[in-house]
Amino acid sequence: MGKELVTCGLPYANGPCHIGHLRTYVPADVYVRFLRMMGRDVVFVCGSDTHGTPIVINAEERGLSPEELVDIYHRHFQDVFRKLRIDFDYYGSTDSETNHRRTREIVKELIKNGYVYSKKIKLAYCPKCERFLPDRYVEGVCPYCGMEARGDECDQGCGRHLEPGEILEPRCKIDGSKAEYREQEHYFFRLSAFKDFLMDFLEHLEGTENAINYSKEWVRKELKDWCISRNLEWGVKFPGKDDMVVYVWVDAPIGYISFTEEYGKIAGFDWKEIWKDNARITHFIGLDIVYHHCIFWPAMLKGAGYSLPSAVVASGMVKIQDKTFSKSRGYVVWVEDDYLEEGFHPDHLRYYLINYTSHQKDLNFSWKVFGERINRELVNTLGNFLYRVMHFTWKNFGEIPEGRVSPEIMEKVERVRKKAVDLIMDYEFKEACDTIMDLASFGNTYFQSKKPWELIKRDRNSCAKVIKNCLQIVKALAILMYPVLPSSMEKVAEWIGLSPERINLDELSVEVEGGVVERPTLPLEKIDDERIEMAEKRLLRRIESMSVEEESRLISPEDFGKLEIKIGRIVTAERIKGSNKLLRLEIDVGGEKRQIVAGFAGKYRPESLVGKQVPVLLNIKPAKLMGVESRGMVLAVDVDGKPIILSPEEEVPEGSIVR
RNA sequence: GCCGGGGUGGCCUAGCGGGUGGGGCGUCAGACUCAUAAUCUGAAGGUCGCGGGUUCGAACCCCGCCCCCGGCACCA
Repeated sequence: MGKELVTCGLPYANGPCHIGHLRTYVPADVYVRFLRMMGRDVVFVCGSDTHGTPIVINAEERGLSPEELVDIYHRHFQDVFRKLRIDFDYYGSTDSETNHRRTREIVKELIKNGYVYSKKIKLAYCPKCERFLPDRYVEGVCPYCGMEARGDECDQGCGRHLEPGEILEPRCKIDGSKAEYREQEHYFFRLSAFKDFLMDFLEHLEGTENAINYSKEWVRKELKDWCISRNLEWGVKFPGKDDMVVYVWVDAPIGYISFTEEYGKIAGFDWKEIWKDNARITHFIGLDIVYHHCIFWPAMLKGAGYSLPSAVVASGMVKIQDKTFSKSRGYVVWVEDDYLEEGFHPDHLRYYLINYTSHQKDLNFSWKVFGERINRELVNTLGNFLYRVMHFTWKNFGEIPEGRVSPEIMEKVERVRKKAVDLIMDYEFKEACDTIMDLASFGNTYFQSKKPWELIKRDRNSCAKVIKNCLQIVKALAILMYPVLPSSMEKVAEWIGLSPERINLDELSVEVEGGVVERPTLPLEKIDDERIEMAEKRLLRRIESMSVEEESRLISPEDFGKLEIKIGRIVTAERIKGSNKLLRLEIDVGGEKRQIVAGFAGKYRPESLVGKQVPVLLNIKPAKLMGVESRGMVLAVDVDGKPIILSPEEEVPEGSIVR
C-alpha cells in the first residue's frame, strides 16, 4: 500500500485554540497514530487558514497587518498542538507561496475547463474609501426581515445568509458612511454542473454518516453556483484580476494540497502520488464545514482534475457545562489559558475527548465530569494497574522475569487488538478506547485473583509466571493506549525496555523481554478536586461577567420613547397563500388601518382573531413577507417559538398609547 | 413547517432482519492489602419519550404525537 493522506480542518488564524478545535484534531491524531502502528504510510497535514475578511477587520482593529495577526495565531496553534502531542507532519499556512501558486493554478484550470463564468452583480461601494465593500465590511438592512444586518448574514434578525449585493441601505463599516451599489463583474464556479457527479460521489464516499447524509440532502436540493471572487487585497489574487482575490473557501482546502507538496519537498516524495494518483485521502472536520468538504471541494477537485477525498470524518459539536458552545457568552474553554497554563496534563484532555462519547455525537465538557472520569477511570483502572505491576516487579524481582507468557494471555491481547483496530477503522474511537480499557480491567482482575503478593512468600516461580503475564498486559496497554496517551505510554514503554520505534501492533505478539526494572513513578496522576473546582469557578466567573455585559446594555427612557406602540383592533385576518405560519391582518390603530403580517397561523385560526385588541409597534421599518407588505408589528408573547397574543385588560379606544 | 440525528436506571451508552433489557461510571454492602483511600466480589436501581396497532410475544416493525440537537425555510 502506498502513501495516504490524513488532514484536519484548518483552524482560522483569527483567535486562540479552544476545546472545540481539539474535538476534531485529537481523534485525527489518534487515528493517524493507529494507522502508523499498523504499518501504514501516512502523511498528516494541517495548517492555518489565513485569508478572508474577518482577519482583515480584526487586524485593522488591533492595529496590525493581516500578516502579523496571522503570524500570532499560526505560532499559537503550532505551540498548542505540540504541547498536546497532536503531531502533524507538516503545519503550513494558506498564505504560503505554494498555496498562492496552487490556488491560481486550480482556478485557471477550472476556467479552462469551462467551470467558471463571469457575471455582473451589484455590490456595495463606499465612495469615501473608494472601494468595493466585501461581505462583512457592509452593514445595512436585511431585505428579508428588515433588521439591522451584516453584509453576509442577517446576524440579529432572521439569521439568513445574504449573497453579495442583497443587503439594503448599505453602509460602510469602516467609516460609517453611506454606501452605494455599483455594478461589478464577478466570477462564479459552476457548482450546478456537478450535481450528478456529486450524487454518485456521495454514494461512494466513506466516513461518518453525519457528513454524508447532510451532503446528500443538500445536493438533492438545488445547487447554486458559487461566487468565488472577492474585492479584497488580502488573499490569493484572482487569475487575471489583480484587484480581486479568490474567496477564502477556495484557497483554504487547496491548502491540503499545498501542504502535501511542501512536506513532500522536505520528506522526499512527490505530492502527485497523493493528489493525482488516487491515493487514500481522509479529511477530519467539524460538522460545521461538511458542506465545503463534501460538496464544494470535491467538485473543485473533479473540475480541475485532482484526486478526490476517500473519506470525510465529521465530529460532533462541543458543549460546555451542558450549554451550547459560545465565545461571546463565555461558554468556552481556551486550551492554552484555561487548560495548559493551569498545569493540567495533555493526555488527560486527550482521553476525555476520545472517551466521552462517540465521535459523531455532541461532547459535553464539564470540569467536574472531567475530574471524575480522569481520576476514576483513567488513573484508577489503567494507571493503577500499570503502577502496581511495575512496582511489584521492581520490589520483588528487580527485573522482568524469565519464562514464557501464557497462551491465554497472548490470545486475550490479540482479541483486544483486533477489536480495537476494527473500531478505529470505523471511527469509533470511544469504543476502541473502552475495549483497551477493558484489558486494563482484566489485568486488575487477573492480578487480584492470582494474589501474587501471597505467592511471592511461598512459590516464587509461580509468582514470576503471574507477573510475566501481567507485564505482557502492561506492554499491550502501553502500545494500544499510546495513540490516546502518547507521553504517558512512552514512559511506560520505556520501563519495560520498549523503545519508541517499537511501539507498533506487531510488537503485541512478541513476548515481553527480560531486563532490569527501575523503581517506577506514577504513570498517570490524579487531579486534585481543588484544581477542578478552581477551573470550574473560573469558567463560571467568565460566564457571569459576560452576562453582566449583557445587562449593561440597558436602554434609556429616550430609547424606549422611540418605540411607537399603540393599541389596535384586528378587523380582518386571513391566511397568506403558500404560508403555514403567516397571517395577513388589517388593524385599526385609531384613524388609520394598517396591513400587518404576523406569524400567528400556527396557533390561532384567523376568524378567532378578528375583533381582538392588540398592541402594535407602528414605527418599525416596513418589510415584505411572502410578497405581502407589513407595516408594523403585532406584539405577542413568544413561548418556545409559539405566539400568544396580548390584549389589554379592558377595552380601550383604538390608538391608545402603550408605554 | 420540511430534512437529518437522537430520546434506554443519577451520568455515558450497547442492543434496532422481534422471543424473558446488557456494560461502564456513580451508589450501597462485603473482600483484600502488591498498588495512586487503589483493586476485587456482590447488590440495589429502568413504565426502553408518549399513545395506539400488528403479533402467541416489541426497546426493536407500522401509525399518530411530544421533546432535544443540527441544517434549511415564510421566524413582522
